[in-house]
Amino acid sequence: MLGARKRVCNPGEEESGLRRGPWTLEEDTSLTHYISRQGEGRWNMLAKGAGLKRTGKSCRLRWLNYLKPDIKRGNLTPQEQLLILELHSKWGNRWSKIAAHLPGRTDNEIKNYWRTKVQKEARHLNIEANSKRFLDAVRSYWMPRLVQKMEQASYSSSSTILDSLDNREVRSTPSNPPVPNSLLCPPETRFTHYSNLGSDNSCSVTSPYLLSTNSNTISQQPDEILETPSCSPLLGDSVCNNLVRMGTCNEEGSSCDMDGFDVASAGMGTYGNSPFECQMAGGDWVFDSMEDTLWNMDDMWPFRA
DNA sequence: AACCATCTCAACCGCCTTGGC
DNA sequence: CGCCAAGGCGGTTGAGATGGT
Repeated sequence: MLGARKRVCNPGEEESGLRRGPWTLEEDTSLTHYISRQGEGRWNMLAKGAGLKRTGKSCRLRWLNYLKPDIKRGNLTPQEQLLILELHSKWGNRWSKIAAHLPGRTDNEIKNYWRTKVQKEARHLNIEANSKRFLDAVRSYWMPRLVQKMEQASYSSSSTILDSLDNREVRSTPSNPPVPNSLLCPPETRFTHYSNLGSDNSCSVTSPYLLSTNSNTISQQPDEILETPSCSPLLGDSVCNNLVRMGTCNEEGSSCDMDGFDVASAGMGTYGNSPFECQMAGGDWVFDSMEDTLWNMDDMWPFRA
C-alpha cells in the first residue's frame, strides 16, 4: 500500500499551531489509544484530549478512513464492485450510503474507486459516467462478468471468494480470452441474446442479463429492475452464500434486503423477470469500444487481459 | 539509468445538516 | 425563530508509486 501522503502547501505546523499533512505514527497511536479509552465522537474535544495538534475533522477522517479496526484493506472483490455499480446506479454519488452496505469499506475508498476506475472507463468509451448509456453498458456488460467471475470462483474453490478473488488473479490470458456468450455463465445465469430487432430498431427481451452479440446499445427500465425481489435462483447458491457471508444478504430464503436494495437487483439474478426495452443507439460503437477497452485494460475491468 | 506519464489514495476543502441554546 | 459549533458528506488535490519508453 502506498504510504501516507498528502498535498502539503504549508507542511508542518500552521500559524494556528495546528498540524496538517500526513499523519505520523505517533499521532496515529495517540488517536487510537485515546479512542480506545474514550470512544468516538466530540472530535474537537477528542483532538485536544489526545494531545493532537489536529482539527477534530482531521481526527475523525483519519479514524474513519484509516485507523478504525474493522477497515478492510486490499482490492475490492467482484461482489463489492458489483454492489458499488448497482448501488451507484440507484443512489448516485451517495458514497457514505453505498459504503454502509460494504462492510469495512469507506466512502472515501468507494469514491476513489469510482473516480479512478469507473469514470476512467466512461471516458475511454466517450460516455458520460453518470449517464443512462453508461449505466446500460455497465449493467449489460460489466456486471454479468462480475457475476460470472463470482460463480467461477465459487465453483473452483471451496474457500471464500473474498479470500481468493484478488483482481489480479482473474486476468484474461490467451487461454482465457473474452468468453463466448454461451460460455459466459453457468447455465442458470446464462445471458439471452436479444433478437427480433424491429424495423424501428427496438426490441424487447426477457433475460437475466442483456448481452448483445450484434452490438446494440441497450437501455432498460431501472425502476423495474431495482424493484425486483430477492436473491433468485439465477444467482446460484454459491454466490448467494458469499453474499450472506459478506453481510450483504440474509440467509433466510435467500432474501437480500438492504434498505430497499436487494442483491438480486444488483445485476445478480432477477433481471430475468423484467422485460427490457432495447433501442438502437447509433450502432455498434459502444460494445465494440467496450471490447477494445474492457479486455485490454489490465485491472480496470475485472476480466481484462 | 533517466525521464515522463499515469495511477492511487490519503487528506483537505467547503458546503450542508443537525442539534443545542 | 436565529445563531453557532460540530459533524457529515461529496468534491478535489497532489505526493508518491508504478509503469512505459
